[in-house]
Amino acid sequence: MHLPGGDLEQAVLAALWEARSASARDIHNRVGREAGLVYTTIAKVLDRLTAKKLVARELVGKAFIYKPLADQQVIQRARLRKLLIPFFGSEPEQVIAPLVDAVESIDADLLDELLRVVRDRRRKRDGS
Amino acid sequence: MHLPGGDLEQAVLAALWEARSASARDIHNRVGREAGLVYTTIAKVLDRLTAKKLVARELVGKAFIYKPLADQQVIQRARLRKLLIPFFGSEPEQVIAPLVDAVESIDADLLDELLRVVRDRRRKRDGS
DNA sequence: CGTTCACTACGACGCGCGTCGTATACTATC
DNA sequence: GATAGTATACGACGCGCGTCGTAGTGAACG
Repeated sequence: MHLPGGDLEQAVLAALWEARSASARDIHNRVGREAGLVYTTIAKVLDRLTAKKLVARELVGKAFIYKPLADQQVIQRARLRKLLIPFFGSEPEQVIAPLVDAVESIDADLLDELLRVVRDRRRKRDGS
Repeated sequence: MHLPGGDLEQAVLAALWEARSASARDIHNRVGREAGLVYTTIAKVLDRLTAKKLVARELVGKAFIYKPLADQQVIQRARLRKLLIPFFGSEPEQVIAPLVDAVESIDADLLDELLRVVRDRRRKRDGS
């Protein structure tokens, strides 16, 4: 299974997940314009996502309407896994601290959510 | 500040962090050979890491000895931050679950360490 | 002294992705 | 029907990185 390989593909796919369905122009207005990108850049990215079977499109009137094909949770998990694996090479424990640091630096409130989710997972693991 | 941008650069730098000091051939034996890579590939990566000022080298005899310049914790945190930011776009809470999933899928025991570190960080945050 | 071996220097190629430009088709409007 | 606008198709370029090959340089050893 293909994954979105870059930040822009990621952002475009994320916008599609949020909108559930959108035209190329919609996506450009949502994520492209504020980033200073031209319309065709977004269209090209949607082309590539279509080629990767991550989104599907349907001709409505004269424009295509794009819809995400892959499940957000599944893709995000796979992508995070792929990105994180190289970090856990020699000393896995050594990586957890910087990871939590990074999350905290993005938004300190996420620590609460993180704690909640980890507790939940551990309960599930030990409970079953 | 430059960061290691790819998996091989990351792996080579990690090997240097572990060894504290090594020649190109050492690194090749540690991470290159088992990956089926040729010696010059590792040498080239060390070149690029040197250009990025992430490692320094010193001529000892006829070969260079490489040493990491940047602090592992700092680099790892920055790199993780850079990788994670695109994930926390619209719905940050939505990302924590896949993140924990990914960590768990790499090694379930890491959840314990994760819980420990998060508790520690929260205590620090609320305590101060 | 010539050959062999180990090391470095560096250019080259492919690929993925971001990025844009241009060509082409189609629609609407006067 | 000519023109302007909008949409798609698609080729092209740059850059970072993985990957290798080759040339050059010096040491060691017969």
